[in-house]
Amino acid sequence: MSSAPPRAGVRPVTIRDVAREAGVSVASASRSLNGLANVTQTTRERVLLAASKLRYVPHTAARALSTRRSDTIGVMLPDLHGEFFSEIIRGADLAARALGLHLLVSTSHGDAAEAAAAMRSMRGRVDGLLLMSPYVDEQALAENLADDLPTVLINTRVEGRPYASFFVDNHGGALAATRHLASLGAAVAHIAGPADNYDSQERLRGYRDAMGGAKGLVLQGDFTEESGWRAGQELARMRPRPTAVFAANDMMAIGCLQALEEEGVRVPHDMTVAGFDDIPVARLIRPSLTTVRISIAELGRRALERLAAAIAGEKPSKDLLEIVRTELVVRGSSALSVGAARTLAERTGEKRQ
Amino acid sequence: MSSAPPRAGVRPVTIRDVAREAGVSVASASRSLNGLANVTQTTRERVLLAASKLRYVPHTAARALSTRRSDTIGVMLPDLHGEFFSEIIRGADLAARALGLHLLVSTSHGDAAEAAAAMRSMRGRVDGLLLMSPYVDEQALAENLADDLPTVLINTRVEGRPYASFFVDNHGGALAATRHLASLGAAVAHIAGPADNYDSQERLRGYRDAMGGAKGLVLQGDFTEESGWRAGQELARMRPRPTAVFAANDMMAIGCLQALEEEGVRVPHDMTVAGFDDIPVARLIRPSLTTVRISIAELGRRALERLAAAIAGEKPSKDLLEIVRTELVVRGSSALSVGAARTLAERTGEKRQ
DNA sequence: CAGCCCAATGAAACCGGTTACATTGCGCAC
DNA sequence: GTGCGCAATGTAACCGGTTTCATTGGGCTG
Repeated sequence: MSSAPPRAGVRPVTIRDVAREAGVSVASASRSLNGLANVTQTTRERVLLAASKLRYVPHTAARALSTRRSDTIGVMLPDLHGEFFSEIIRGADLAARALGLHLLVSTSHGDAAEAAAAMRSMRGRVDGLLLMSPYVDEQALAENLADDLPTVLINTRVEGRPYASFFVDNHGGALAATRHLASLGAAVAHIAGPADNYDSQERLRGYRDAMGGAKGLVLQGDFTEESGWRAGQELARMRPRPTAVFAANDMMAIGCLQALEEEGVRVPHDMTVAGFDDIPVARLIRPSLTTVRISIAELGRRALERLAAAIAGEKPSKDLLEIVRTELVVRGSSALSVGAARTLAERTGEKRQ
Repeated sequence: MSSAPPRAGVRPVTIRDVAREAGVSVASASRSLNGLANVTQTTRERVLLAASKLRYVPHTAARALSTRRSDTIGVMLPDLHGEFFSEIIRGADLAARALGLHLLVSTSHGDAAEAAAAMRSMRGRVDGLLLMSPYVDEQALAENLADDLPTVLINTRVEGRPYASFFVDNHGGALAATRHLASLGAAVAHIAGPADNYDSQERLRGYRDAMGGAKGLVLQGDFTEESGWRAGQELARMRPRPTAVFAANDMMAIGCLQALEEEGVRVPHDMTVAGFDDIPVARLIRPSLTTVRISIAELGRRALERLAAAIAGEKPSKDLLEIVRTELVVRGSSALSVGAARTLAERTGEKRQ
């Protein structure tokens, strides 16, 4: 039993130090620490004792190098702004910690080239990739997907090799929302999102399909509150004025509501309004917003679990493509009868700050 | 010039493959790829050509092992729920990508033991740690802070060795908010956050100091909307009723507003309300919420930059402790005169979904 | 008691980079 | 023409784990 002091901070403690302290070989030390079967109880105990005595912590990079596993998942999002993306991360984190995995987050704010560089720099750093990039112009980065890196896509179209993908049922949700508004009265207008965004396109398609023969009216927006406000201004001044509007996301619907209020158009009396996403704000504003709910955190969780299964080598039992269902949530902005009482159940959640 | 095909997917391309392809040694290949000075222009070009031809991507774990640098920052938060934490991450990510660093996010949901394990598992994975844990019972994890790992704390008290820390000026903000409400009328009550939370304690202290001699009235909350709602119910039924209430965070203020509305107490006419944090929802609800603004994303950014400097070995020029200033934002919930017109400037921001 | 089998153990190779140190070779001064 | 200095290059050690494969030794059978 050596009596060499730990000398913390001078030289990091390695597995060889532990082995020496325990009086065994590094192989036995490694086996003991990793819980492999072929070591005696006594050996294991001595190694564990030595490890805790020296405050040994394995060096992750070294382990990753020899095992070719990092126990880390890369999460690549277009942005971190807004409630949508933070919810995705939250769901993914939930699943990751349950599986003992770490999360490396990365954004592809800039151009496709930057995104490609970010993806390349993930080699050897992550075991798999969760990728979301609804903008078509970023799709080029698919070429940089290493073909040996398990990947799961969220709302991202990639031509060529089929990846496991999760798609929100944008079309179905938009269909339901538009039909709901149409069933209450008549002329439904639409505030669309960016033209080069896949989600936008699908929601627009759902709107068009719900309108059937009717022509409809589409105003161009860009998913920002301000663009919704401008659309609201425009709508308020039209003659004849549409009696309902379906916005391609909640932030635009909120901007629109504000413009309508400013212009003296009463909601839901003069015009009904619906959005898409059901971000937490939707139920807090007045009138509360009718919208299409996506369980975003659950989407993140499911996608990560699917990825973990792929990494473990499981063949996907289900289809490669999974559709995430949506749900219409009717609230004050389209409730012509009741005042849409907010239930206590809705009030829970959102903790801290 | 060898003509061996890349054979992608079979065996990953290593730097030795690149060296062989370029007809140089691995040392020269490494030097060329890392932009070191001591290589000829021709050598560098041949290596770069070979690398792109073979689609070579360096293995991060291997590099990390030999350089003892991972170019990754660990970010440890108590939770990912809510706008506060997602904003911290956004700010940190902004700074990180500017510095070419990656972000490994981790939460310490559970008990201190779990948090400690999470921290240990970061050895060899990150170059530094951004740590936030306002709950005192998690403070025990400070013992698990590796003493060779650069660390920056956010709103976290740690006894013993002094770490670089960022503290939000909770006391000053609470003082300003309470004084503002008091200046409008009189009796200000307070809805406090969790008793074991450092932020709560400081905001309570600010409230008490603003009240000076006056006794005040403190209701216990836990930072959730629901606890704010319960406090609002209680307040509405008091005789005599306080004429103002300062909640320790925005979510509780929002719950309180809801309860007051239900009970027929008009805001700001019968009672004025203020919160803390200025989360994005605060300006969207009606009446819009008077609150104390913290630039959360900026806090994340500054903390990360400070950490990066510490990793680079820079001695902290300033104090180890930095105070993050707050700003009182007066809105409809305490505006007795004007209707608090929302400016267009306030409407920008929040993009996508 | 000899022989065999199998579990436990240890020595050393390996993962894929970086880098200290030795070596080569070129240009220039004398 | 020879010797010197220095830049470019190559060889091999190293980072800290895991894992293959050889070796040891104890328990059991015949």
